[in-house]
Amino acid sequence: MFRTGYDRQIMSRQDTGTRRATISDVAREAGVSPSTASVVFSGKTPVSDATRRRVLDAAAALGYTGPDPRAASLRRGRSGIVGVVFEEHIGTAFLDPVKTLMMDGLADAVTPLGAGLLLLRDHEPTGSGPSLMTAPLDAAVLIGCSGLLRESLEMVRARGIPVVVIEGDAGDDVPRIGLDNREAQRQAASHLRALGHREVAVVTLPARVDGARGWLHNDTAVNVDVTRERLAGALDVFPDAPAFAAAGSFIDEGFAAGREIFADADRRPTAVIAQSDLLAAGVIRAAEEAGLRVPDDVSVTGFDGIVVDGLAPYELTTLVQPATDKGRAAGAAVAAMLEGTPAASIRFTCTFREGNTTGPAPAAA
Amino acid sequence: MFRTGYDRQIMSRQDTGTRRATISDVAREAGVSPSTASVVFSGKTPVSDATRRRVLDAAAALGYTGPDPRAASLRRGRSGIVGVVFEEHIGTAFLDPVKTLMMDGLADAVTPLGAGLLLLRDHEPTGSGPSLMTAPLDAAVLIGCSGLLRESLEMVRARGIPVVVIEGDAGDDVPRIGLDNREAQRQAASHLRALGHREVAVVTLPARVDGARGWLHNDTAVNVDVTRERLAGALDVFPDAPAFAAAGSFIDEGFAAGREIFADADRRPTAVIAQSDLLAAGVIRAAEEAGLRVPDDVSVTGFDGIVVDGLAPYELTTLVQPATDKGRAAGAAVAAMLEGTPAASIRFTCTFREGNTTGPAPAAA
DNA sequence: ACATGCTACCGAATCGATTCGGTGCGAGCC
DNA sequence: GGCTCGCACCGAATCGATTCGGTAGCATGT
Repeated sequence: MFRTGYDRQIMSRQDTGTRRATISDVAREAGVSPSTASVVFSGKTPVSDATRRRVLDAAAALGYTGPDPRAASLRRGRSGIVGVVFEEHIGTAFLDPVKTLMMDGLADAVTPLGAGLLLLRDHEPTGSGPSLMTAPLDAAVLIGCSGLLRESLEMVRARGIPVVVIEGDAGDDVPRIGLDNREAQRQAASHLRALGHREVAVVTLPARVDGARGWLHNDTAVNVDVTRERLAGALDVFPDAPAFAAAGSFIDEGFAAGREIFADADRRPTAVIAQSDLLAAGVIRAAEEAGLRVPDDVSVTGFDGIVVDGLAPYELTTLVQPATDKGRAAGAAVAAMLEGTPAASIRFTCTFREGNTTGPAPAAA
Repeated sequence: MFRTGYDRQIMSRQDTGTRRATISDVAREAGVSPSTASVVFSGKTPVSDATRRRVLDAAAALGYTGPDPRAASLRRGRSGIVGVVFEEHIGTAFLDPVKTLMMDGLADAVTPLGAGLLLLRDHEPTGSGPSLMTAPLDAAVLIGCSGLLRESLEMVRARGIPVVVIEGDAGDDVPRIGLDNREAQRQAASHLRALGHREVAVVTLPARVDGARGWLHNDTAVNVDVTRERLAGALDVFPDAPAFAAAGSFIDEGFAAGREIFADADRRPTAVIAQSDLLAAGVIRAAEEAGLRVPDDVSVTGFDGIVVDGLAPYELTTLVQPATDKGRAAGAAVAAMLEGTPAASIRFTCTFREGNTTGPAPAAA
């Protein structure tokens, strides 16, 4: 049976049977005007102590717990909600420590705005779910930006909602939070080259959003920005390095890739450039399985600079990316745009960190 | 300088300088009443095709992108937002694969409601941030329930907002989604006992929310429900088993605990009951480091039944908990309460899964 | 031809709070 | 004493959409 919202309100107040008190009720009870009662709660205007007390008491007497956020948000034109849009299924997004850190920074940055984070995924099958279109958003942050998202994006921007993109391209006038992926990866590659390595293999992140595992050939299109940029950085130094794409950023994927790479004992590389720390951890494990010592027989570099749970005593040679700062910057950009100031794109730089997983190339056999 | 919301709207429409079109504008343009225009978008009432087209065309002409969610939510009394409250810092919450899975199930379950998930943490330092009190929530789901939360909780319930708790106790009339922690853990312990193990150690989850690492003594208060229940299950079978509390559910924590447990070669247990799979993975690694083979020299059981990235080729003997289902059930409970039906508490059961990390107790030395 | 039923649409009240231009009043100043 | 100033508070418009009772118009049945 269908129930109106009004009915439900009555039902849910079991004690009195009356509907919930509004700020007008409180005002009446306190003998002041609704506007005065309002400012007592919002604090936007000074109120005498005596009046404040009367209002607060009245509120307590009526069981009024504060202004209804819905009504407030309508009037103020702000909902205090920032949408975070993921390309992938929400559960899998948080498997990535980098995204987790970003969320952390983002949460930090929007909290002072009085805003919260609403989780959204781009593909809405039923059409009934919440989406960029139907959610009461003040702003949106996109993590990556697949093609499917582009169209919704246009509508959101038409609605006048500020949008920021992290690690992705959403068009020229959308502020972007990025990384110097190519330069950073080149740095790691140079490090290996300086150590004497000449035979190097690359383990990449997925080449396409739903990418399968496998060797990348020259004709394979790499659709994911991050993957392409980091790969380019590696190829800048080792133009002929073979590249094996993982199906995701997981230790197990790195392990599988490593097995493949170390399979042929005759053509083993002396170093592996992995595009993420998790992949690197898997590669190291594969190396151990193949009887290779790290870094004596084979060097491995990662990317991200996260703490890989369970990798001790290894400390990855890796590129530390300021993941939390990226999230924080996105939050700051959102804040700026909410103020009316147009936000600029930002490009963060990674810092190279040498661990104990890289060493001089072994003497040629 | 301070800007009103109205000003901002004007500013952000650079093209016309006029404020955004409302549904009344669209109705006027289309020559119909606002109510008719409204139903064209909501679909709540049948509309003739001709009218629909006129309204849609008018909307397109005016650049109207659909009803303002804020206004809609005020009128309907629903915002389409379900708050998810974590005890811990949001970034760390997602490090736990179980929570991640739960979020997945929860997202699944609330999507058909047309609702989204708003991330909240309980402790609001500034007081300015969004909170249970100020966010436009239709319902709230608490993950765990520390004491600090209890007071906010009362206010939320006073506001008539449905609340569900996962793995925690929030009072008798708050529906609870739980697990048969004690019985399940007892099952694992019995399994070990049947295999002949007599010297068994337990590695527990944190004993308190901010718990430190260390041996649990009889006088140590265990405040975390999950930890206490699982420990009780283990002690049901091995009353004298020593217990070492980890500081979190991580492989590295399990590793540290394992080192401690295997330190004294004379008093090594033949089996370790870990309260999570991640801890178990760490214990296994510590065992390997100590030169012990799993399961020949020492058996290890986990809890959760998640995929531990990088643990291959081991397959944990563990208790598989329906994490996704828990989230889904929470969503269902929320849905029920939103309908006005009181939701019942649910207790899920774990299923025992034997892997290759447990085996017969080694012959006594 | 009249009662009946149905479709498609309209009007007006309503959701609950915020905001801003005013107003009354008491204090301070010359 | 008249005048200004500031404080505390009030009134009324407003935010934008939804909803539900009501009605005009038309077709159907007998």
